[in-house]
Amino acid sequence: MTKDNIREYLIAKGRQLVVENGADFLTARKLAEASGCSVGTIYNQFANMDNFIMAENLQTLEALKNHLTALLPDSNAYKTLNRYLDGFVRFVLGNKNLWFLLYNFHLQASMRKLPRVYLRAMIEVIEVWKPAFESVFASIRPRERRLSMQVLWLSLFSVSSLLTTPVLDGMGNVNKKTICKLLLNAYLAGLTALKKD
Amino acid sequence: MTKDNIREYLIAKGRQLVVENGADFLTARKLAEASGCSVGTIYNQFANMDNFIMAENLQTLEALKNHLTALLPDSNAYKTLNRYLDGFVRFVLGNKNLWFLLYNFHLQASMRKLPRVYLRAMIEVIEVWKPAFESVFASIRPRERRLSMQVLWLSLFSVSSLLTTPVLDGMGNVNKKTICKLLLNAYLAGLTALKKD
DNA sequence: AAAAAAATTGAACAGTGTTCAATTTTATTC
DNA sequence: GAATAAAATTGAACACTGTTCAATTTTTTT
Repeated sequence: MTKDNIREYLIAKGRQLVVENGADFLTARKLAEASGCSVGTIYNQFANMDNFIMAENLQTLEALKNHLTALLPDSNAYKTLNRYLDGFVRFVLGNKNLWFLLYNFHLQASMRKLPRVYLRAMIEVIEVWKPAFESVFASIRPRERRLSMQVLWLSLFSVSSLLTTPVLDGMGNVNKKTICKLLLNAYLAGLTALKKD
Repeated sequence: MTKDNIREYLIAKGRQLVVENGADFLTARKLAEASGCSVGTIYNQFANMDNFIMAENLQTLEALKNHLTALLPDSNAYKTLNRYLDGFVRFVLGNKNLWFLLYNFHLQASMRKLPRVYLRAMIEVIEVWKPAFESVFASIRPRERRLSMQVLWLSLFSVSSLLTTPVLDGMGNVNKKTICKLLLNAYLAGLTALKKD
């Protein structure tokens, strides 16, 4: 832990804490102890814990983007979208605690404005889906297509918050991936059907 | 505040605090002060603050159910569903702080099991939609119809969490009701289209 | 009026995030 | 290399959480 990469070190340690012990475990003191420094050092690197969590989330978003980008597009754009969905659900379920940290932050930061760099990272994740989506709905007007795309992402993003909790357990044996698959394909089929009218 | 309705009184005061000052404002001490009692009294009525918040949410769910039940079904089941959607979005946007308290609780209660009475209240909200939904998709097998219905509710419910925050502000001028309307109708149209195959 | 039961209190405990004067470490200058 | 200046680190302290529980007050019963 040399001084020029304390930030990276803290973020890595923080990620480890979240992955191993859950998002609640990420507190200033526990992070300090795990990192072998004092709370003051953390506050020297980050204005506050919210900023730290944002830095953590930025890495999570980057990881998700890379995870999606690595998937090969199919010749069929529909299949490509399903592949992205698959990758997305896999990522969320495989990184439950980190994703909970991220979504929870979005909800908690209710009154504040999120900084540009953060919104940018979100957008970049959506951009991965964009070509395939545009290919499927090439005939729709750009304005509507943009909205349709946003709604698709928002619904998958928000539903993903439920995937990290046992809220769904109260609704019988619902398979989490099945939920997302149905949501995606019904939505896509619906857009296709609606545009013909 | 007589002793047999302290619970109701506390819940009412708590709701007032949340409505006027946001969900964060609801703490044991502030609730005690606003109610003219000590923290101990609150803990005499509720095992912990989580249970208090649950009692608060139960009332919110009941209010939502009543709000939806009061809406008149249209002869066209599609229109009925859109009417429910309208009522739902109106309720969420008109009770942002209370809805935030509710959704946030669902997310925070990640590891615990929610009690039956609470799940029941959730289910009763969904039940309102059920007849109209079944009317539209009478030809689908019950098993699939049940899943389709669940996914519809889950997506609307989860998207509603975003309606209580400014997360959407980063995505340009997206109208919140438009998002939900598109989501509902594309989804419904999609189910209709898919069942024909 | 006395005794028993029940409800209320609020100081105290273990946690949060956050601050900042004092200390230690590092870099610079002579 | 020693003395000085700058920068980074520390951790006790502050204000806030949820929660507990012995002591007090109130209510009910006898």
